[in-house]
Amino acid sequence: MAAVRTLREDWVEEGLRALAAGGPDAVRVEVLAKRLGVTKGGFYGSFSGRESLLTAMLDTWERESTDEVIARVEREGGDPRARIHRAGALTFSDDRLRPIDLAVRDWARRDDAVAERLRRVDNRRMALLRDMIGIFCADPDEVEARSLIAFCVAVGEHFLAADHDGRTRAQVLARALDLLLDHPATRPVAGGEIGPSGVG
Amino acid sequence: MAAVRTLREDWVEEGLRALAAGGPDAVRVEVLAKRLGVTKGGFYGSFSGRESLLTAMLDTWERESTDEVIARVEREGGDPRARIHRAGALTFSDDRLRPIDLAVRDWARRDDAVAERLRRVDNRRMALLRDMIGIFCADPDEVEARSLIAFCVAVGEHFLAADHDGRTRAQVLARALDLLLDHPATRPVAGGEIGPSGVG
DNA sequence: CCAGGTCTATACGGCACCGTATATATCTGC
DNA sequence: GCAGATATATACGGTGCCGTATAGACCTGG
Repeated sequence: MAAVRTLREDWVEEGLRALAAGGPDAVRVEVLAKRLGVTKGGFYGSFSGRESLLTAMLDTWERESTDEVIARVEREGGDPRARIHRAGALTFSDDRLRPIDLAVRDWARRDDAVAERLRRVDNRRMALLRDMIGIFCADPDEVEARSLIAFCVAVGEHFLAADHDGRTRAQVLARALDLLLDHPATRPVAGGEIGPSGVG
Repeated sequence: MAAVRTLREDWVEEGLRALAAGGPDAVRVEVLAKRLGVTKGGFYGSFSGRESLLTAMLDTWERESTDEVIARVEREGGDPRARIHRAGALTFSDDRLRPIDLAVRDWARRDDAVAERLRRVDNRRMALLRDMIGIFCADPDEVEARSLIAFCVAVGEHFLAADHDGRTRAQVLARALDLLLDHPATRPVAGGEIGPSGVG
């Protein structure tokens, strides 16, 4: 029993790839089958239908985006700045997770069930941000504001197409991270150094 | 000649509605026709095909998102903060433009021609932000960073599903706007007041 | 009233996809 | 090797959509 069972994950994985590349409408059973070098014959053995695959894909995404990412960040430790940076990098730089994440965000605008899942994921990420920013920032309202800003930058950056004169996007992001993570109580005046290599 | 010609705009308008609600894949000729209370018979009189409609839709969006918005912001004037607020509100609060804008942003991740249009639009918006933030911030690198952050918040906010404890999203955004627009040179230390009602 | 363009309904061929059915291959434990 | 589960290829009917063709309705200038 439970025999091979290796294929169900393959469909989910290929589905996530399609989602990342073309949104939920691009997740088509026959297309995935062709891409897997297979016909759709066996698909309906693992899934009751297309909707069932989409649900399984979201299950996988939700698990990978919360427990696994958070576990890694917590496990590897480091100072707040390094942890924020790593938490961002784990989803917003990862070539596998990032496009899925962005696709899910757009999807959530049109599907309440997806929005609910995204809410769960985002609440856990915001909790992480609050903890880290709270280390050097006392005012809870300001912690919340900075956390939201940081999150919006990490996400929104990928939905902007603007250029930055002579600068690269990474350079501007590094400076932005500085502004966000240097609390006035720590660095009373303007400037600040150029930080790590960017949010993502 | 040029006789009635009222219909082409109707197709574009209904197409933009479909784009806003379901992304580019939801822009289907026969669906729009039904929604317009018409069959698709006359569609191919105004457009060479579906692609042609999509192009016309993007033309309309690009014009409305740049010239018209910027013209209004420039015309109505006000202090930098008020103008930033209004510029954001004109696209990111408008119930018509906002969902189209967000849909185009996701679309641009998958289509180079759309990305190129978005780049033009975003560059004009960034120029606006730079001008306004530059009024109270001298360091060009910091102006760029703050502009990017503000833009990312305005866009990214709509792609986040997180809650904020007892606060509303608008309250947190108001505080975030405070942090972004209060330059250290102006307000040397922490706090800052709660600003206007939000970015969008 | 007539001739022109313009929008329209209807009908057709084609394609891509979904979900089902059926028969075959492959692996597992016995 | 055999029985049963599992994955597979193939084939079918149905649907939704695209683009084209055709003919009729309507409006406008002469």
